Amino acid sequence: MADSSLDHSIARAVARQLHPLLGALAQPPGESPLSVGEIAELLAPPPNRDLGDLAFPCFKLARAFRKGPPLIAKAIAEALEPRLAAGEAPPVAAATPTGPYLNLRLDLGQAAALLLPGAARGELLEPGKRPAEGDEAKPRVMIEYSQPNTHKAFHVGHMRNLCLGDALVRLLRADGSEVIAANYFGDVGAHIAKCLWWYLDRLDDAGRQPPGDHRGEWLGKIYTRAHNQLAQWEEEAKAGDDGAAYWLAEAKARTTEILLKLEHRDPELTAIWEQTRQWSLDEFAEIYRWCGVSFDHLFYESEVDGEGLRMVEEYLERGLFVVSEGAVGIFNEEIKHMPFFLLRKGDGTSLYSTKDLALARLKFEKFAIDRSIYVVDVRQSDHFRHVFRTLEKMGFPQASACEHVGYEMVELPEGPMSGRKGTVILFRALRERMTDHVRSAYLERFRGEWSDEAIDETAASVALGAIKYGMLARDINQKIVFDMDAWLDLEGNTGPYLQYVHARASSILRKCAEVGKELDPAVLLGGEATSAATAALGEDQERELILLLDTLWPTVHNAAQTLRPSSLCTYLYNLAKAFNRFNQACPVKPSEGALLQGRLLLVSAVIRGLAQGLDLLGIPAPDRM
RNA sequence: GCGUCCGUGGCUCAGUUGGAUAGAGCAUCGGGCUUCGAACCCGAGGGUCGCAGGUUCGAGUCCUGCCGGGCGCACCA
Repeated sequence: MADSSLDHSIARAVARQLHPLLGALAQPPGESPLSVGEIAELLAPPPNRDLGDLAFPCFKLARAFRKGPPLIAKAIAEALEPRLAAGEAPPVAAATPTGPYLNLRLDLGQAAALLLPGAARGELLEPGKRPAEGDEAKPRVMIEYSQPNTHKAFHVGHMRNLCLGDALVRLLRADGSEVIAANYFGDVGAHIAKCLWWYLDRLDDAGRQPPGDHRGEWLGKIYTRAHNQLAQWEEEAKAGDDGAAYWLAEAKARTTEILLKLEHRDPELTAIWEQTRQWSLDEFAEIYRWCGVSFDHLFYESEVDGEGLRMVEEYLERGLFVVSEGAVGIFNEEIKHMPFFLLRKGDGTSLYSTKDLALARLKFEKFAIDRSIYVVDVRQSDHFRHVFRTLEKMGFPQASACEHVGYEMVELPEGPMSGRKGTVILFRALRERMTDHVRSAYLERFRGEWSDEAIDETAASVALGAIKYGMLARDINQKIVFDMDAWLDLEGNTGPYLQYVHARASSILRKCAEVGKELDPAVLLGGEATSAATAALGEDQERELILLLDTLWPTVHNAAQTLRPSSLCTYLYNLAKAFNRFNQACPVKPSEGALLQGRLLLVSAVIRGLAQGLDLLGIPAPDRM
């Protein structure tokens, strides 16, 4: 159990006041039908702040109390009354039954004194200092995400996966899991053969000379050219063009040859594969660095390819897998609309699915994970249902701990993006346009005042914030229509709005410090100095901010449990908005004495809460911008 | 056809897992910088939550059926 002295939660403090009353009022009296944690979860702000600060809905108590919710609300209010009159139910100051709700008015100073010192010390999300931290062993979970193909370009669609996966890694760690962040590169397959065919056969020595940087992107363009040419020939051949049919057949024979040579580790071709593959990997690494994303383990399709085929062979012999039309697969009749799952092609080569079996076993056995999360776009839902079902039938108990987080696609206004068709916006284009825009529209005015490096660094942080927030703020089952101009508009509900609040709040502390107004360290200790400071807080905007800060941890916990970073985005946006209202109405620097200390404490708490929340989304929080 | 997701102000989306009078951003109109930073704040207009039933004290939320749209349906990854 957590040490209650480290429990900063206002809602839990209120719940502790209600808890014994619920036991006493139950019919017959006895144990409270709801735990402190359950009561705290039910407490929510009423629709109208005139009604109170927190409302306790009594519906769930109807059975245990053997009466209707309105009577229950009334009964709890009456039982609480003597203690309220004596001032013995902090932080509750008043309780008013309103229909089925018990509306609670808090002593804001007492409530703030509970929450703010810990919040300002940055402890709201610290393991062991959070409410309801249990003793159970940390689950070991692997999150696999990003998974780009080498020899192809990295575009804005890939960015949604990266942002989502990274945020989940951070959220689950904050929520108490031991997380292994994993990537899985697609470094084998037909796309490689197409790319190398063009690279080797269609380019001269000069054309094969890669540029100094962004070689992965350059390679991706070669792949696109190869793909487009093949698609064109295919179309022309269908229309009866014999020349095109000839060239298509030639090219197909060549890509098959390349594929086979690679499979048999032909020395010359393998060397070229390794070099070109590295160009892509280098480019990805540079992107990950810019995005502040890091992985604990890197998987490659090339390392599970052969093992997957061996597993298919083994389970074919055991009779679990069957031959169908020359290919090998399994019947998962539970998946009624498409029961057959193909695991090996008719020509004996492997598929995406083949490798997924070997990859899963590698994860289970080498990493001893309790839970396995796959972040892959929603089109793969059926694929993963089959993979997990197949693993279960193969006898892997961990199959039940596998989850697919399927997110919707990023599209362009004119329709779906297609890497193959080349109708994509490369991530680098977005990054550069965003960074330039941030610099020229907002940061140029600091030129001379700040160093050039500071301006560049801040521009990158804000650009990253805009991109990541844009990718994360939407629920995963909503598609994102990517419109460059709309993304460059950084006002309203955007990443920079949140970052701006952090910067302005930080600026308030700096400006106050310049005139000798600093937070008294004693105010952070939770004693009398704290009470004196928080007792001075009472404006509506302060009240709103404090109550909102109290829900940071429950929001993070919920976002982690449901694997939905978007809910944290919404919360942080509301927190930032509440701060802006406070900032408009409650000047800090002109304040004096206890009010100054109270507001400095509140501002410090917001800074920490915002910075920590943004960090869980992988978004930097600059001190100035 | 089967499966799956989506449908909420003009546009883009939230909606605390079934709770009180459905909220934001953008856009439009109006107001606020001589005071800690205007990437901001305040106000106004704009909604039968796709349609029809059902479940119950109570439905944007759950169930059924329609309508409209996206995506997936074996030798690509």
